[in-house]
Amino acid sequence: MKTARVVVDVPAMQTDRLFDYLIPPKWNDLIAPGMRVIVPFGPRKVQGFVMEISETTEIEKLKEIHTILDLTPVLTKELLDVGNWLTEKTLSFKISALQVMLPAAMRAKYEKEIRLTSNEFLEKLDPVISKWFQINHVVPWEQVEKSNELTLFQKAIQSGSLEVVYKVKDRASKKTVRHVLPVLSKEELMELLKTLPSQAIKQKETIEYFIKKPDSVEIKDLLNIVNGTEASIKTLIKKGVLKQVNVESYRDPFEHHHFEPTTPLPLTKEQTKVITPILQSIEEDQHEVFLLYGVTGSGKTEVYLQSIETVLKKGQEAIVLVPEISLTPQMVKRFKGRFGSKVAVLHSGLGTGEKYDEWRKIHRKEVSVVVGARSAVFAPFENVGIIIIDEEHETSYKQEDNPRYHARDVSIFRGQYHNCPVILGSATPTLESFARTSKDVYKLLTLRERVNDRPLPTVEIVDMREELKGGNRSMFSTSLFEKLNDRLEKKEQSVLLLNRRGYSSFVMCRDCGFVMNCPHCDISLTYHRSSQSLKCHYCAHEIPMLKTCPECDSEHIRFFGTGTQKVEEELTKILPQARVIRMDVDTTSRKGAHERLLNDFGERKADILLGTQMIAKGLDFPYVTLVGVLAADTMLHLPDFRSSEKTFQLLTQVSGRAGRHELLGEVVVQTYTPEHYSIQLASHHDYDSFYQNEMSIRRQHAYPPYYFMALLSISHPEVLKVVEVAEKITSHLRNSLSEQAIILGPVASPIPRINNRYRYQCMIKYKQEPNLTKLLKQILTRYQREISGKGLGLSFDLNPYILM
DNA sequence: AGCACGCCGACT
DNA sequence: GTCGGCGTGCTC
Repeated sequence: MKTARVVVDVPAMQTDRLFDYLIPPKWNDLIAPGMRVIVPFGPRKVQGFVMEISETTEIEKLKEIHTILDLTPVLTKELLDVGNWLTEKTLSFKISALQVMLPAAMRAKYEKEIRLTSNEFLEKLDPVISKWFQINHVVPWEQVEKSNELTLFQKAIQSGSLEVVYKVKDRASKKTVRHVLPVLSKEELMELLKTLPSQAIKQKETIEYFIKKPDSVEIKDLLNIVNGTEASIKTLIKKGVLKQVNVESYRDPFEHHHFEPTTPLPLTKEQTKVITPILQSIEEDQHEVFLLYGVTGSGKTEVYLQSIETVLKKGQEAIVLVPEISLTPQMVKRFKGRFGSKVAVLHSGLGTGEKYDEWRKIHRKEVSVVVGARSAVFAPFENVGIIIIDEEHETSYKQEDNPRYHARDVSIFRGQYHNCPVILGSATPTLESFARTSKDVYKLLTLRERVNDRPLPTVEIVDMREELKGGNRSMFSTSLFEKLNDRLEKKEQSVLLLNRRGYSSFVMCRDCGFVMNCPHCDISLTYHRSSQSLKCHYCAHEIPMLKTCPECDSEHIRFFGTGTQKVEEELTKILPQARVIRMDVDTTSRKGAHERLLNDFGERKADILLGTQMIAKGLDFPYVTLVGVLAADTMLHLPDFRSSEKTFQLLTQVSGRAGRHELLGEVVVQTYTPEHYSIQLASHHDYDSFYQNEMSIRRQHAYPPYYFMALLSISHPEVLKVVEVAEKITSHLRNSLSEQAIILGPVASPIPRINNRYRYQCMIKYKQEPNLTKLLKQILTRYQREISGKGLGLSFDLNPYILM
């Protein structure tokens, strides 16, 4: 008897294994690994993934598979392997590793209902609940739960009058458009034309259309052609002349976009040198990881495009990862312009349905290039010829919840599987990647020159302490103000970056120093101007803005920190004639708002673009000649060993936004710590020195890339319990790991409480611990009971990016 | 995660 | 004597 081994959609430690199910004989030839199924699991039904088909089983009382959800596997053999590997690497549940590879629309939705078993029982029911079933014989469980008659329902269920129904719903909805087509032949239509009453003009026109073109046509288009209304078509359908059919179609997120076709540009000498080994690796089906280190404006994208072209010519497919690409419509334009409809785009700005549609295009091989954010690395191609990660240093490639994977690692895994090259591109590579080139694990390819020989912009560092001493208390230094003014006069554009990370606008009393904290999380509340309220960024707790200080009743309670709104206000004060576009969460939350703002700026409808991090990436506007960084060092002081690296990357990236075309660019960096090496070296565009400097610091403090890291987080509603468990685990680790491993902690997390749960953490730095995953799994098993029952939280992040 | 089963305290 | 609390263990 054929059985299927299934991973069920129950993310818990005890169910994190395969369950065997009988395959009903009618599906014997249909079923295959990688398909989604619905299976009975205990009293309910759940979604699951078929991992293997087997002829044998050790289980005696097998249940049958209830439904097959797919006709072709949604996960290829390779992706199932990727899933297993992810499970192992990130210590996540199998089900989570599988689900993360598919668009959200394919995840099941569960519904529980109470149903009247049969009409005859309606009278037997207690009158209190029988009225529930008078009209509808089915009632959603949520309503039952809310009612106060739970016991009555229970009794009715026991007696058999009512039953519990478990439903598994696919939320994937395929968009359909309505088409009509003629049922009659051409001759019959012509005959009909004669018999129509003379006032039925629209019907006549419609029939004439079909005589000329007897194919199915979208109703919307037909109405446009005959300039009619649906009424005429409805009558024709009623008369049996036409037939309506619903045709499956794709939602097209780029429906109203036109992409100018582009052709390959001639490569510079340097670009040619760089692309040669890549092409060779493609031709020879050799897996290799290349680090393409190229200064901003050195033409990395053209190298990508031409490499992809070679891959497509070979009949293979390409995956391109870009950071959060809704932010860089310009990037999409370049790919769509070169490869047209062969490109699918997967980015966070798309709705669930749109993502599902793009995914299906990939799955059906209707496209051969996918451009997308992190999760696009799981594109279900089967003949991948190249994987490209642009802006390799971006932290958004690391997923921060389970499974905590890094897209770079997945890319390399898939690259090995497909024997194809993986390209990591960046102007500021991570130290990890750059270090690997010196060990020859990755091949280094360098682009030192900018394409049109534009010099890199000059960078001026302004010491804001001096400005303050000189009596300038505004957030604009004299120099920046003068330069902004100068650009206004010259009708050139400026970009202002407010680095807000680690710089929230908290509320403080100026008289007693009281800071308003979240009552559930030990973190200050953030002021939101639009809603006049204070919000917690961790648990969404919200209170109205305070009028007086709760401690001392003073009215001098104000928010501190600088928001983009505040900068905008001050900007309009000092430069009233300037037209400013502000880009932050508030102005870009609406769909498409981001792109519209950028378009406006590109069309020079504004002089100054003011924004947060989101404007640092990939923007390319010819008239931008000035970039101002308002506070360069705000993230330098975060409790994160990568803060210098992040600062250097950010400054280098924004500097690259100025003077990309004919006009020369200039950058002003305002800071309170001008002497810091990451600011100094970024201002000289000196990555190499930064690398050397930072590496020696990393070595001194035993940080990556010299050591691997693992972060264990322990949380519980009671402090004492957290401390107890944290200490036990830490000492267990100290006893079990090798002498070389450095185990720090346990200490309270930088945010010691979130949602009324106290948080402790323990950090492991290690070089080689082959037993680490095994050990961590043991720890999980040991505390399993307390995790599922007693509110204990344990999470492990191997190679963490956020240390809070 | 859900859900059933089962073993002890406060009620008709 | 029963209803119902939630601890324990299972789901192919």
